[in-house]
Amino acid sequence: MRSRRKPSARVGRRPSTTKEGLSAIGIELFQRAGFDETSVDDIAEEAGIARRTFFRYFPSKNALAWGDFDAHLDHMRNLLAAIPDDVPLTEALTTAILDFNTFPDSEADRHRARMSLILRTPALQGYSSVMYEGWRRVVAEFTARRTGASPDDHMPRTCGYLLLGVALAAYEEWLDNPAANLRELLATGMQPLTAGLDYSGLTVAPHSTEVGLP
Amino acid sequence: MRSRRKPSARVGRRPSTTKEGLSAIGIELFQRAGFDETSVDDIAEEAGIARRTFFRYFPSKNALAWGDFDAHLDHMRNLLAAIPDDVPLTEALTTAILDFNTFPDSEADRHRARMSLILRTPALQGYSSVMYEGWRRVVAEFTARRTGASPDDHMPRTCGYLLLGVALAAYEEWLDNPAANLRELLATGMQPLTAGLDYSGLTVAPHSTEVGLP
DNA sequence: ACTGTAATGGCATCGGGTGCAGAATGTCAC
DNA sequence: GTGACATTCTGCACCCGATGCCATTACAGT
Repeated sequence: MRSRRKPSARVGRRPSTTKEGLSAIGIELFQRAGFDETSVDDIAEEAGIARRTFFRYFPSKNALAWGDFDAHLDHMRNLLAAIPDDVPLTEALTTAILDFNTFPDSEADRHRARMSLILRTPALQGYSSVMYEGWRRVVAEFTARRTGASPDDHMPRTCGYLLLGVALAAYEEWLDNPAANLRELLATGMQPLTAGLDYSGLTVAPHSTEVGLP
Repeated sequence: MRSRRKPSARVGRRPSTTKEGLSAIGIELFQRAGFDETSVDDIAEEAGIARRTFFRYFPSKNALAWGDFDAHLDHMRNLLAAIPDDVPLTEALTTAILDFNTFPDSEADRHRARMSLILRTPALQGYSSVMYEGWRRVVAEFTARRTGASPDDHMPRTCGYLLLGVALAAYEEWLDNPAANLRELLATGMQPLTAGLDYSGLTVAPHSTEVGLP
């Protein structure tokens, strides 16, 4: 065979839709009629695909609300990786969590709607906890690298949970209070950690000498 | 009618089993065959009741793993309420989270098994996040009372999330490492908060004067 | 037209969860 | 004992989310 597999990466039948398209339709319907009241059949019909096909795009009805979450995780990872090593740990984490949750005003409404759905629908709250695990791991891996520990060690893990807590608390407040500034809420939430993480014994890793403490 | 509603609080058919009994049977089966592999029919059959009856005792298969969670919440609430007002906030929280997770060695194995199930089964992880909400609220209410804020305010909410994070991280480590001491892990996890919560601007409530800072 | 490939779609099936009507089991008054 | 009443259990029909299997459709290259 002489084919270099170049001329066409497009062989075979083409997809009828995309993850993004389906997700948009789903969220739209969820907002109009509610999550529980909207069945997968409704979504599939609205999207013009078969019910069976829906489950080829998303593993579950729940997953629809999160869209392409892996892409977000990569983003967070990149934000952290881009921070110079001489920036103290908590400052780095604060910077990353702020940048990660920064978006143009034009997208504020859509983002708010999506997060409201995710954080306030019981079924989605449950599913989300599985998503958060990936997020916590990104934080844990960064912290571990900084302190010379393993991502599975107690302190990096705790950092993951703590940062997640700060983010979720901020989002709850932001949803309750439309006038609030998300970045300010995040910064405020980080304060107790800023003081604590740097000076507690936790940041002193087994074989590291005062990492991130200029 | 002369009946004082005293002689018998027991009128009508008596229940065939109890929440505790069902929960024990369920956890037993889950451990033997796995959560997903055990159907509600299996549990009902083992308990000698009808499938339909199972759902009268627990709202879902997931709920089985948690048993009587409301009782635990009351316990935590009482622990916090019993702490004198002159104990600093973080010290109070640390004491409560330690006491709450203290149990006789004889129950360590059962407790470990249950928590392993809850924290490692994806379906239960999800359901658990809904349970945690109640737990966070207990913490938030205590914090709010101490600082003169509302439980729905940002800082008490954040405290709820942070304490929950410390607890979950400690439990993960405890499950991974059987030799570890749960109380020590919790204490270690609280350290970054101890330093941070007391001295950050967060603890200064609108109309409180240095609460809990002797 | 033929072939290989990738995606769709229908179908049967399973398991969790609910609403409903009625049977079963208990107490009390007479 | 018998009837009235309360409470729980149970079987049945049904909805919905999810999965495995296999046929079907759409497209690219020869």
